[in-house]
Amino acid sequence: MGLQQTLRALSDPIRREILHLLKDGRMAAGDIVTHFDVTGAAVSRHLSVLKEADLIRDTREGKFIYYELNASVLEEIMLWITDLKGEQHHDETT
Amino acid sequence: MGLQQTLRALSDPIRREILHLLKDGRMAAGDIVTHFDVTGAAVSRHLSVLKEADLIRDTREGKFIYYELNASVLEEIMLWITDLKGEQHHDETT
DNA sequence: ACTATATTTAACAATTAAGTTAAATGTTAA
DNA sequence: TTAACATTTAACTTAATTGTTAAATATAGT
Repeated sequence: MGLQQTLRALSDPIRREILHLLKDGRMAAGDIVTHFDVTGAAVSRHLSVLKEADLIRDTREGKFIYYELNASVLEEIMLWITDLKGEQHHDETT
Repeated sequence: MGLQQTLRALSDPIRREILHLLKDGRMAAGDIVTHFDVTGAAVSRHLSVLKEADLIRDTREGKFIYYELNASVLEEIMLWITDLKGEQHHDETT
């Protein structure tokens, strides 16, 4: 896990869109699939990438598997970015 | 350009490390190369990906080409993330 | 046990990405 | 103009990613 996996996961537009869909609540895999032009198998693999990056969590309920967002992982990216933007005052004549 | 290119560019560890190197000032391509275990050609391609994503800018000065960070593009990612984290209060009993 | 539904996993093809070496380009200085 | 240096671009190889279809797994209902 870590930043690497998170950024890789976010670098695909379908996966970002999936996260967007989960923004205001959980959703069953089948429902997610209907929002895209690719097969269920393709979406399923996207979901597994997101899950490995810990960006989503899944819960089985009967026939359905519900996915929900875990946005906390994104904090790491925020930190990385703010760190990068932090020391931009070059020529800091101490 | 846009979020897609930015995230793709960030999804490689060498490219992130390059940005990190440029954090406190510009650096010539050759200097950047010495920090990595890959060939100059490979680094050069990484630099061009970062440049296409507008994450860095280059200036030629004589024999050297200096690269500098352009962190402003990262704002878009910050916005995307905060948007995603924004509406997480599901069950908003209107 | 059989069937239908929901979802994932496997096997494969096509595309993209990342590395290498070698050639090309641009600049400086003799 | 030739040589040396800094860097990129081209050609190619290998590995990773993304998509497809078909098979597998899990659950529920009959």
